[in-house]
Amino acid sequence: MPAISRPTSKDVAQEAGVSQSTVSLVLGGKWSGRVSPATARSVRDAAERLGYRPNQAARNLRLGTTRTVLLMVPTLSAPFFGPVYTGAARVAARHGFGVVVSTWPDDAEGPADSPFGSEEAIDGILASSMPVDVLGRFRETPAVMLDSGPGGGVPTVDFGVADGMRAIAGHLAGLGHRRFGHVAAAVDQWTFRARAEALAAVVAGLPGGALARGACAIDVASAKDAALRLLSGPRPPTALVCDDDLIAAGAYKAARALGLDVPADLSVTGFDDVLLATALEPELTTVRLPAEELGAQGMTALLGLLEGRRPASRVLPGELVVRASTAAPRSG
Amino acid sequence: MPAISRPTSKDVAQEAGVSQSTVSLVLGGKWSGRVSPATARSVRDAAERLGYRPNQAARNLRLGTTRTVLLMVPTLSAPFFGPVYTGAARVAARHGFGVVVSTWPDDAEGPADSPFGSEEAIDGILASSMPVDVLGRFRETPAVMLDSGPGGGVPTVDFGVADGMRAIAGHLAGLGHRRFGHVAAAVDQWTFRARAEALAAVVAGLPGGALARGACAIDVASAKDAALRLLSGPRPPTALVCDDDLIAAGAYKAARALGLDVPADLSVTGFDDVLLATALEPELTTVRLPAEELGAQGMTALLGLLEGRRPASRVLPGELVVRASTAAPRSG
DNA sequence: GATCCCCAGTCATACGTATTACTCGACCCG
DNA sequence: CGGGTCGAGTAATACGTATGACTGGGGATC
Repeated sequence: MPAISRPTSKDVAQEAGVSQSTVSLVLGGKWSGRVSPATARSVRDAAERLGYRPNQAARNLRLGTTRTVLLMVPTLSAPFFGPVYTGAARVAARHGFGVVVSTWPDDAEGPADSPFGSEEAIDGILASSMPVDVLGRFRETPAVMLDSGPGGGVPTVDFGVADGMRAIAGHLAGLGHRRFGHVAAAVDQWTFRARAEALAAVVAGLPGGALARGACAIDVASAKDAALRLLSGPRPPTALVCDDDLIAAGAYKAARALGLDVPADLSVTGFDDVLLATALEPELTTVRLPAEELGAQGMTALLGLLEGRRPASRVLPGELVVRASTAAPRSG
Repeated sequence: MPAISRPTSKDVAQEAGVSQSTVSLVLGGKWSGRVSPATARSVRDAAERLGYRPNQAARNLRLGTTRTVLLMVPTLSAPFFGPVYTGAARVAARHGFGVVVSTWPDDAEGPADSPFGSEEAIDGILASSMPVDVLGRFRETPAVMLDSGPGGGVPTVDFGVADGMRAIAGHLAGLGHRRFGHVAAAVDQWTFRARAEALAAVVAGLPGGALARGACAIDVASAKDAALRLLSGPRPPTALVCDDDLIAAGAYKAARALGLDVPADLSVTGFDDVLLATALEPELTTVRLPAEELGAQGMTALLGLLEGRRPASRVLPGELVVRASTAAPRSG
């Protein structure tokens, strides 16, 4: 029970000795030629004095818009999505929009479980790293998909993960590697399928190329197990290509457990370039994905969509970052 | 220009052949003894058929509540705050509340820069890791502070960081360490002041105890520099106590640069127990802070506050997690 | 001096919902 | 058979804002 209720535009009107309409005109900035500068000033003073803040609910109702956008991500606990939010929020704020986050893990059934139920006050949706079909339930709402691959009709912003993976594979091949192990994230997302396909294509085109695949969850322990399996065969790979920086950390642990030195005995690569990549020792060769830029570009596209434009889908290139975890294989 | 407008309760009323009031009564669940079951069913059917969703803005205006809470954190790019959000959102969803995130870095001047300007549609504020005085501007709004120390009158939920730090210091002292280096986060937050004071108190009470302090930003490179400075003195510390797991990663790098083995030549401890702690080699001895629980407890308190209760402030204990980065000092 | 126009505002209304106060018919009871 | 009661639903209203339609008065124009 909030005993104290905030002042309304009517209160401001009374304080300034004008009508509510005038207050609304002045504070809305639409008063050029309709209200005298003196009156405008006195209205603004009154508003200031009372600490007036327009009631958003009333404004939304009147305008039929909420100036709020929903950002849907699988989770905020993974280090990757924080920057996506940051980039999106920055662009949104510049246009007077707010951002609501909703996490929607793969295993949840739908909006009923998420805060989405109470979040219908939304102008558009920015969905990151989602299966395309989740948007089927929101056809009514303008949407842009991020990091989700070609979308069925909706504008998208994606990373050039295939190019990134080709860069990694090329880098390793150039160092002389031929036997690759792919420590692959067992997650049904477009980005991981694209990475796997690109790697397979490069290795297939390589004379004497061999590729083994070990699947794991995106956590250190699971990745370590998968890497151990890959490394314990008869002719083990000389390079482990990991789908993710965190997975690469697991590969490091596997190498250490087997007494292998990185990179002398085994090259390891990651993907994404999160903080972890430079915290590891040796520092990780990986592909930097501009996560913050993804959020920013996605929000730009969505705001364009809300204004009736039809934004073009975009692809943001990743950048190969060579650090200390890759070297020529020992046996030439 | 959304050409298609969503159906309203009036449309549902027409479809079902009743009045708008009846629709509202039925869908609001307040119809026991006021509407016949048959009519109620037909209303629900009509709503289903039209895909009716109540307009949140209108509802908010009418009820004077938004069922939305603002979570204010310094940044989402740090791995720590994702789980805080997750915990808060889980509890909120269970009560039909949504959560809006606003990042408010130390260096921003105020709400004008943040999405906050357009986010006045808020019932309460959950502010994490903030200087207490930022809430001065929102006295009107019910608030709970997280991880911010004793708050001036507002309910708080904090970690027992002092106890946590005492556990770390006690653990190291028990191993025989006497000369400590504190790699301290140069961030003006309550939690870091509390950590520093607790460590200093323990060392001061230790016969022959010595404590050197090196300040750094919360990133690997800066932490490495600070650790190097601490280790290059005449009688260097045998244990580095770091304010943060990420800082500990910097300490690892410093140790490696100097040819010191962790933990044989140098013990290192972290704080928080984020993912990184187990990704490092050797795995890090640290204090686990239940971040998700912080968000959950904070939200519980805030929702209580909104219902007129006066929730008690709480302290969540941290837990010492001993891993492989600490051992007895070499020179006994 | 009458007409027109424009400046500076105000009036009235609509947005979609929740809820209070009311109506109307049927049934029950004496 | 009349009055009371109850069940089932409706009419009316308020929440606070933004805006198109309107008004009144003071020049300017001829």
